Amino acid sequence: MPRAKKYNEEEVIEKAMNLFWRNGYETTSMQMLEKEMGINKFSIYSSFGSKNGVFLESLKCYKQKLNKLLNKLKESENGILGIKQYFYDFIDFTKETEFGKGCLVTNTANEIGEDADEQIKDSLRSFTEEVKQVFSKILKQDRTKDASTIEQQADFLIISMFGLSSATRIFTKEQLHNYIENIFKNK
Amino acid sequence: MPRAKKYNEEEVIEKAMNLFWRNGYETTSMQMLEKEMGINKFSIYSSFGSKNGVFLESLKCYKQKLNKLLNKLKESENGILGIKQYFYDFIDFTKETEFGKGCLVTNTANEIGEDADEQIKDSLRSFTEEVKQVFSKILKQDRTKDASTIEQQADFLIISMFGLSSATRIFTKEQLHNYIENIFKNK
DNA sequence: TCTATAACTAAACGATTGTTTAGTTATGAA
DNA sequence: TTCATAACTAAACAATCGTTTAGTTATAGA
Repeated sequence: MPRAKKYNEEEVIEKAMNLFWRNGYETTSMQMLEKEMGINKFSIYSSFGSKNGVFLESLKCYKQKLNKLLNKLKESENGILGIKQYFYDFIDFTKETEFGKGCLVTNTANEIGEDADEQIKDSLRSFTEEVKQVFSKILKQDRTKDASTIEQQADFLIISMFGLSSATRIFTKEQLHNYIENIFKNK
Repeated sequence: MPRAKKYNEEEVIEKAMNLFWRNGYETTSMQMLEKEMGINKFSIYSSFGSKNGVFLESLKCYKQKLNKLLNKLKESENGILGIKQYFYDFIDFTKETEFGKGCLVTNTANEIGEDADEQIKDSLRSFTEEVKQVFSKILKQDRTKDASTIEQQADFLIISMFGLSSATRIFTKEQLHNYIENIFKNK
C-alpha cells in the first residue's frame, strides 16, 4: 500500500471556495489555487480532475455552509419573520469586512454567460430552487394563502436575496438592514 | 496627411459592449473582441489603449443606452409609477431572449473582486449613484416624505434593481413582472 | 526487510492571454 | 505627382493559462 494523502480534501476545498468567493471563477487561476490550497497542482488534479472540478466542489462546500443558515430557517416556526431573520443572517454570513463578498451562487450566476459549463449552471439552478422550496414551505405555515400566492411570494423573496447579495458589495450594513426592514414592512 | 480610419469608434465599441455584456469581462478575450469588432488588434490598441480601455468605453456606451430609459423616467411626472415603468422598461432592455443578459453594471459589480481595477470600480459606483439620484428626485415629487425616507426608499429601489438584473438570467418575464408588481404593491 | 503502489515534487506541455513591433499600404496636403 | 503620415496587416512578444508527465519519495502489506 502506498502512502496516505498529507492533506484533507474537505479542508483544501474550503480554502479554494474562499478564493473563488473573493475573486470569481475566471480571475482565480490554478496558480492562485495552488498557493491558497497549500498543495501541488498534481494533487489538485488527482483529487478534483480540473479547475472546473475544484469549482464544482467549492460550490458544494459553499452550499453546506449556507445550509447551516437554511436549517435554522427550516426549524423556525415564526413564519415570514423566520425568513426575515434568514436575511439578517445572510448579511453576517457574506459581509465580514466592508467589502461584502455576496453570495457565491449569485456572483457566479452573474459572472457566467449563456454558454458556460452546464454542470455549473445546473448546480446554480438547483440551489436556487432548493432555497425557493424552503421559503415556500415557511410561507405555507399561513394556511390562508393559495398556491399561486405562495409561488409569487417565494419568487419575490429569492429575487430580493439576489439584490441583497449584490448590495453587500457596495452598501453599508445599515443600508442593508433598512432594505430588509422595507422588504418585511408590516410583517 | 495619412489615410482616415475605416471604422467608426462608436460603432465598434457598441459591438465590444455587447460582447462584454453577454460574456463578462474576464471571459471576453482580445481575440473575441477582434472578431466581434471587425478590426485588427492594432486598431483596437491605437483607439482604446488596452482591454481595460475597451471595457471602460463599453461601460460608457452601456450607460448611454440605459440613459434613454432614465431620461424617459426623468421627464415622467407620475412619481413612483414612473419608476415602476422604468423597471418594466429595464426588463425589455435586458431580456430580449430567454436568457437575460442582466445589467452590465450589475454583472460587472458581481464579477469583480475587491482588488479589481479602480477605474472600473469608480465607473460602477458613479453610475449606481446617478441612478439613485434620479430615483430620489422622482420620490421628492411627494412633498410629504422627509429626507431620510427618500434616502431609504431610493436605496430600496436600487437594490431591487440589482435583484431584477440577476433575475433576468433565470426567471421568466411573467415572474419578473410579478416581482415588479410586488415591489410597487399599493402604489 | 522488501516491494508494489500511489502521493508527492518540479518541470514542461501546448494553447492562449494581453500587448507590441516591424513592414506595408493608402491618402490628403504640398 | 510626390511624400510624409498614420492606418493598416500579420507576425511575434513574454507571460500566463489550465493541464500533463517524468521522476522521486514515502509507506502499508507481504
